[in-house]
Amino acid sequence: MDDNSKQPTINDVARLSGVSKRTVSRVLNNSPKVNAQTRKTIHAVIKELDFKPNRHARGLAGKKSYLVGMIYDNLDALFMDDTQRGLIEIFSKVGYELIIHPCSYTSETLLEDIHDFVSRAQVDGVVILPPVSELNHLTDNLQKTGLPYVRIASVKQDKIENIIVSKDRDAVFALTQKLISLGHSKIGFISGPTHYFSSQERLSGFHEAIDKSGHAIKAEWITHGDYSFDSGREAGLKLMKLQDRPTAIIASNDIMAIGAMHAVDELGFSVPEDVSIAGFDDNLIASKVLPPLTTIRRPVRRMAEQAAHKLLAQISDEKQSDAAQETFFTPELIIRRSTRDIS
Amino acid sequence: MDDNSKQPTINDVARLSGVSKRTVSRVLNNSPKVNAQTRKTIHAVIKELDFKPNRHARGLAGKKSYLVGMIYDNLDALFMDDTQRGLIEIFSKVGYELIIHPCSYTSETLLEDIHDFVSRAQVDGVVILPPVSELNHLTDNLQKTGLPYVRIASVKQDKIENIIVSKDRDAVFALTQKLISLGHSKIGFISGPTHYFSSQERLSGFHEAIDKSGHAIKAEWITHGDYSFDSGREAGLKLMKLQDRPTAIIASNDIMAIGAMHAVDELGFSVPEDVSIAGFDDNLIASKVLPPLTTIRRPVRRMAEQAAHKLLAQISDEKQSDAAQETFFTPELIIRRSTRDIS
DNA sequence: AAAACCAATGCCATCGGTGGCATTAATAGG
DNA sequence: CCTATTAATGCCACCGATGGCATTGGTTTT
Repeated sequence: MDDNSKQPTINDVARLSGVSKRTVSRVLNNSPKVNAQTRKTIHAVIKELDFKPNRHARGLAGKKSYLVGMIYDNLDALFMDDTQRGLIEIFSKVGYELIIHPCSYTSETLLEDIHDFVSRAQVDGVVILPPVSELNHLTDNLQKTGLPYVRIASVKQDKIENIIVSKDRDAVFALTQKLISLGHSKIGFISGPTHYFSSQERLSGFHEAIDKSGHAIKAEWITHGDYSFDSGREAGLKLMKLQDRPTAIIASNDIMAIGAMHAVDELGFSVPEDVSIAGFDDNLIASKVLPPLTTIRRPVRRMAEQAAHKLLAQISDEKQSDAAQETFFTPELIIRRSTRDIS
Repeated sequence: MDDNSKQPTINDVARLSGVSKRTVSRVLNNSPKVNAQTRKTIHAVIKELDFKPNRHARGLAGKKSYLVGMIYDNLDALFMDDTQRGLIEIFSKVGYELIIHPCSYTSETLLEDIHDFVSRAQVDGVVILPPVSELNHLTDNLQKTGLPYVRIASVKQDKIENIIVSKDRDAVFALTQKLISLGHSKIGFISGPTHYFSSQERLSGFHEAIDKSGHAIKAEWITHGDYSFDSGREAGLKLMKLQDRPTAIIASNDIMAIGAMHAVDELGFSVPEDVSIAGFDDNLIASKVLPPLTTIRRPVRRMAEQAAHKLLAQISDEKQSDAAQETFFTPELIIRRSTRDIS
């Protein structure tokens, strides 16, 4: 009834190819020391039998498990999804599988939790997403165990082979300059949690642009939220109730920006007539709110693919130098109708 | 420098416990034939050494890989994310890891693609998300190979141990009845792709409620989209431009509902004054649009956890009957301000 | 008291690959 | 023509668990 023929093994391939299994193994691992003709024959037999090397046997005998982990505490399901797809795109091509490990950034047992994960799952390496990727004591720990890793972050704080960085600061700098060029000089900012580097970077970009422009910013225009809708709304209320209120507001993520839009609406003002609003992420929602939100989009997919390449480069000794190793990625400005020219 | 002590093996545990490794193996696999005292000692040593059985060795010697797959083509990152977390919550407790496999529902090579995945990754079973879960030829295929699977779907079309169903039809039925009770008799519907069971089910629920109410529905009030924002907008435009237009519109998902809201806005009408609108999913966006969207929420997390239990029940011979096996889940009505009473 | 049984445990082969080293064949050097 | 060198390949141990069967010691049956 069922597929009565078991999965073919390397022995089957060897027999049918008329060589020893050691030679087949060499072919599987792209060892250079195999005759071209032999290699061809073996490849043909492999295809013929639809032979797939047994992952467990390889893992046992060799050192690799052909499994990689993705560690995240996603605040943003879309970012996570895009990243997953980007990683898998690359990994699956070379026979690696992705094991995901959600965790809690704020958990006290995070380190043990992750350590547990890597030793249980026996992954060959891990890709770490923000904000977990910002935890230096985590990566110090990984380094001690010698586990290859790549972190995706918003600031370079590690060796080049271990990091992919999104230049959030530059992006917010550009966005702020853009608003200034539209005639805004009183710009408010809704920052994210202060302990996230990403938040700090975004805020720095804002400050830099303001400083460079020579405009003065009131302390009360800088507020803090926690990346949630409600915190954005509250910050928005606070800003719009000020005596001397800003003509534009930049939020550190889209969700807070939309919260602020709601606040504006509640107070009887409207966007962008009374105040321009911009966010960060280009969340699915951003283009669907009214008015559509001006925001910043990171090349998430490409970043993930590059992260995969970097991790593979660490894992396999073979050079795959073909993929030019990019490290820095500059997000793109997406101008929509939530911001307007008031000059 | 590095952790010079290798990972402990079963032999280390055996030696320190003063037993053979076969006995340790028995403890690891919860074999009943072990003296309570011996078991206790071994557990202590395992803990002491922080011993983790080598997944590859187990996979090679035994039949299980302790790896499960999740197959999806997510239309909805949030649904996917919630499901992932629900699955991992359960699987990680019993030492299983989750490998994800995104794929394209419409791909011609989907079957091969998935077959390839399971044989390469050597998973012990898979959980399949909609709409891929609706493909009967896929599951027929899996059944032939004997691979355990659980599908998450919106209609029961498989053996009870292989399926988790969300009663979308009942939910839309209830939503429609609710609108009728609010005085709506002219209700429009924006359906999803007709080849998805979920779409069909939702539309059926609508029809059933209408039929039961005795109201008549014009054919032109039933439109079709493809779950995208734009298709929702277009359907909305079409409905609102009708001579005899509906006073309420139900969309088969939130994204289309929000598209329809935009259409209403574009035509100078407003929600819910001129027309009530409801969606399906309780997408993150649903509560953040203006006005907040009335919608339907599936217990995604619980469904996923139950799917994990069902899969484990198939994989391991041991009964884990403790988890009462639920199969049917009824979504919840979330009434917000996008719908109003016109009676 | 011998036979039969059972619980608890041990011994050793085995799973399907890879690694190290030996071997063979072919080519180059003297 | 014989030896050194290199390319291609084979042999066999080994990775760390589990499975089948054997063994041990103690208890029950007859």
